[in-house]
Amino acid sequence: MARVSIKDIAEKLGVSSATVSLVLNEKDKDSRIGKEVAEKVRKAAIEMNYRPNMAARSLRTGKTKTLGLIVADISNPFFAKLARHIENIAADKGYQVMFGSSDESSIKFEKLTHLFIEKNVDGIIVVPPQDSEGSIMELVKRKVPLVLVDRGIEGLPVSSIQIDNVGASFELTNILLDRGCKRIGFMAYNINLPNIKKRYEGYEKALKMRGLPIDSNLVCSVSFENFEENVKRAIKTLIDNDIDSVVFATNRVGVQSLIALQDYVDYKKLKYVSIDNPDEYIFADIDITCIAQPVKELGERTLDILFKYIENPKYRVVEYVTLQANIVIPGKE
Amino acid sequence: MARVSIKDIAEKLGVSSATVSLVLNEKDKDSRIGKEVAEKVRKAAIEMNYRPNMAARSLRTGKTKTLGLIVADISNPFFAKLARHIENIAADKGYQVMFGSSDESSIKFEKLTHLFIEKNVDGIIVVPPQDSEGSIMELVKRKVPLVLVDRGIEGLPVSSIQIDNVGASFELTNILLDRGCKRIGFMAYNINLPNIKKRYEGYEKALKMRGLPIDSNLVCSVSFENFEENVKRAIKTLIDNDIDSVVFATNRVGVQSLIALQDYVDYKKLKYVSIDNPDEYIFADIDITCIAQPVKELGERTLDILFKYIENPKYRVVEYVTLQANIVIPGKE
DNA sequence: CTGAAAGCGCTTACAG
DNA sequence: CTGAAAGCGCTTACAG
Repeated sequence: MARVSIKDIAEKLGVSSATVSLVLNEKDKDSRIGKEVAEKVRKAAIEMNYRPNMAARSLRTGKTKTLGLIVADISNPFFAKLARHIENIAADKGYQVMFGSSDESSIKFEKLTHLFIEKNVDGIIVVPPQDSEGSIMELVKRKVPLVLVDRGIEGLPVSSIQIDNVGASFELTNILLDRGCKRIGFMAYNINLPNIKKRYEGYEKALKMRGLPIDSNLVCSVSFENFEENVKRAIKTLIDNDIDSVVFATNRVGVQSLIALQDYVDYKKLKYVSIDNPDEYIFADIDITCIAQPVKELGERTLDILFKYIENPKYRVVEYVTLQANIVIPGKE
Repeated sequence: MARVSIKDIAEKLGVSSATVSLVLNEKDKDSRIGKEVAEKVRKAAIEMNYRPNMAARSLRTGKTKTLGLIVADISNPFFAKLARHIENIAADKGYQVMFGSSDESSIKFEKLTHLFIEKNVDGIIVVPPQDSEGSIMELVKRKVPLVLVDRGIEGLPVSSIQIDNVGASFELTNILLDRGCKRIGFMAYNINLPNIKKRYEGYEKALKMRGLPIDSNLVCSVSFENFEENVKRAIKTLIDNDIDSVVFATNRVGVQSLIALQDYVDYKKLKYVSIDNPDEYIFADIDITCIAQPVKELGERTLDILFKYIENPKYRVVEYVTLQANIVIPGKE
């Protein structure tokens, strides 16, 4: 038996397909369709195991009840958690999520945005890689509801949600300075990414306020490709330059750095701070203080704004939301 | 300007929409459309920034170029990695992935399958929770291409890919036994899940082969809800029962157990084995040996089979694929 | 070589 | 209170 359509139900019951559609979409109150007819329709739909065909509905209504999500890499626990929260909130509103990973490539990113347009997603959530302004502006021109998360891009008329990146790394760096550290390494990937850049700014600001120089040997910007290798090399540079402490700009950088650091006998004598607090730190047995990103809230605020756009196509207010993030010490609540 | 359609291009160029469609779908070779016309069409499509409307195409062709993926929880790193590999392979074939987390609930699972049917996904990949046989059989009846991953369900006519779960935990348990362990705890969640059940069987088999009794106090089956709490309690039971070693049945169980174990001074004197090797183990500074699941291969084999079904609707061969998994020691390549 | 037309399964004004 | 009909944007036999 082929798939059951509204027409099949209508024919079986001897009513019009309009009636069936109205009942199944619970619009029968308005048009006051007979209670008995409505009941008959509902019963038949269940018996015949009817499932609406969203392709047809979408073609007609222009809505898909689907959101698109582009992260850098869904297998990065930070993004996976974000995706999970977004999934939950979207599901509560009757939406499903389609995801894609950009691997920080603007080419892949653009492809994903095109696919999402073709699949008529009702809104898009995006962690923008470097050089993605063009693709983002295309979405803006097409009036696709859009919110950036984790990284806003200044100057673009697009809403974004992120933590206070400057503040977070400023605070963390100050913790090290207060404890007497003088040679503080900064480990990050691609320092050109808007959020990483801000994290660098916070580090720089803290050093400057104490009148300390920025030693460029202590600032490592590691590319996304050949990540392990590059981290290893960067860590060697830092050790060779006699650091007493390190700022990790992200979870992934932190974990990979610690793996690399295990090759050095005295790495546990250094002091560490990190933006993000992956579970790995709980076990690392090092002196580390973290900023925990409010991932759930990031997801909530993102969808709050996105749904405002989706539900009211005329709504055009652009918000640049900055959330405060909290200091935590891994393993000690 | 509203979205550009094939008709818009056709009108602008003074050709029929059939011609435009044929050219844009590269079916112009067959029908031998004039080279100049084809070129004109292609140029206009680019100029006008045309994007096909997949809802319309899907309605017509019945294909969406979208796959559905249901895992237990996308924020679990094992599933996130699996999702990532599936995303990559699917993208190479021109497919995108829609995901959902079941939280091990058969209700949520069923809802997700219904949504996927409504959205006309071309195929579904599923990590089935307990009591999901009914929903799965509905998919089978609807002839939706379907593959189970991580956990096959015996008796169902559905292809599945998983590691040799019995073998993996048998091997791991033997490692402990060979090293003189006598009181081996088994930490798992829901032992009724097909894969966990097999992991338990491997543990049981190893003990029996040495003539050792199964002490039910040492076998912990922890539910998915209130996970942290339950793990804490289970670990206390194990410690109270004087274990000398533990088998962790999954990454999540392992990590959460180790967090709980940190409350006990001597936990580093125990010996551990685990199915899965999360990064956390690298830092835990304990005696642990793992089975690393070949996640990438799991993804590949899953899609190999799924695409056979998708590409040939008459193909009905059911495969039950078991992959071998390898022993690794975290942090030591 | 190309066009006119049907039809995928819905929703929704419109008519009665 | 309900039905007939149009139309969303495609693809694809069919006709010429």
